[in-house]
Amino acid sequence: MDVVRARTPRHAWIDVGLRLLGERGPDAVRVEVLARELGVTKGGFYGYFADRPALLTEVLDEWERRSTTAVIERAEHEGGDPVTRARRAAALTFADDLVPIDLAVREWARRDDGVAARLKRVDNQRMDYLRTTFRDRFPDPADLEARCLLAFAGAISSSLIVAEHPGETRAQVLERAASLVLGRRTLRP
Amino acid sequence: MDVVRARTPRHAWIDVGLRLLGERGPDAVRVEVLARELGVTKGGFYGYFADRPALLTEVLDEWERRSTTAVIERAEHEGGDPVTRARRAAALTFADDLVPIDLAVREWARRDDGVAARLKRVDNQRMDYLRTTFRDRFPDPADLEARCLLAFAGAISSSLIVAEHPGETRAQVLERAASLVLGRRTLRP
DNA sequence: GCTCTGATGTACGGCGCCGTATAGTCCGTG
DNA sequence: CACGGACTATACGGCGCCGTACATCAGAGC
Repeated sequence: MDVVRARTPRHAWIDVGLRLLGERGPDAVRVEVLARELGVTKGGFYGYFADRPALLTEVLDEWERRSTTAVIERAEHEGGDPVTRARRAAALTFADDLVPIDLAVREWARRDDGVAARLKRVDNQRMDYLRTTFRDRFPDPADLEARCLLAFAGAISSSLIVAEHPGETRAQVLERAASLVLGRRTLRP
Repeated sequence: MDVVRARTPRHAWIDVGLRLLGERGPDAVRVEVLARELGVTKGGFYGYFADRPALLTEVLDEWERRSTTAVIERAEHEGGDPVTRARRAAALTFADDLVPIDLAVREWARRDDGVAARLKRVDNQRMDYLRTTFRDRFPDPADLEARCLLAFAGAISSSLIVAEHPGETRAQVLERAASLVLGRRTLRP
């Protein structure tokens, strides 16, 4: 049978790799470090993975799956109208455990073409989701595109920009920004 | 005298450190790598710097200076009205050579409190500049804050988000986003 | 030209990590 | 209970980097 009898199954290595990637970046995902984190020596590692790059590939696979397939499945599963589902997708996408990994991958992509290609796939899928959601709210395609990019940018940057807002919390500013970008308003010059 | 007779003066190490930081992240700023880049052995390095952390500190000092003092000085130097000067400051801030370093520092700040504190200083200064520039255009403070954050977020994220825009270039989308966020418009619900 | 001084080259020990080889351990199965 | 296969521990050689100690070199000033 395929019953997992291993003390440290394959996915355990990937899970810890994912966590380390988010916390300390790709350079910190090292075999012996993972082993220590798992309370094990690296003995078993090379039974599952050919080498360190092979692990990194699978870590990225898992990130891509969690960021796309898994999110959409869970978002669609509970039903609701499109906006409700998209809202759920956004909440899942920017869940606390995924954001650090997302940022690490984004930085990694700057210097690795393979990672950049993956990120492009994921970002395209996310933008598609945004477009679909707000298409009827903003019928002009160029306007829609700008608003979706701004929404995406705001969501990502809220974890990156560390500036303070005198007299307000970041959440308040973000709420106002969201209604600016996605609120149903008619602009009159 | 203080005449620089050195083949590889102090600032050369810092410059290469800055470049490597932007290209490959803080982990890649290693003494022997810098030496190779400079066509020199690490012999002279330890005459200037106590150790690797000391170099990293000075690299960050230099980044902070270039990102704040130097930008503002150059932006103010050529005069013009406030908006013109702010526009120049933005162009200098997001100059091609500074953006990669900015992104690397932003990622670094996620796992190093000292770096995070520096970044907060820099980001606060940038947001102040934005607020000052657009204060008369958007008199409501909360509205102003949201728009400045969005502008900042858009500028940063344009280097981070790799999604494609069917039928448009990124520049076109950004232009439209900018006029959405900073265009002089009156919102009527 | 000589000397003195600071910059650079060279050599070393140490450390953390990679990937391999090999031996040991556990556990379901017959 | 012995077997076998999967998992794990241990030991090893290699590499790249750190920081130190010391040798060497090149130019400034005499």
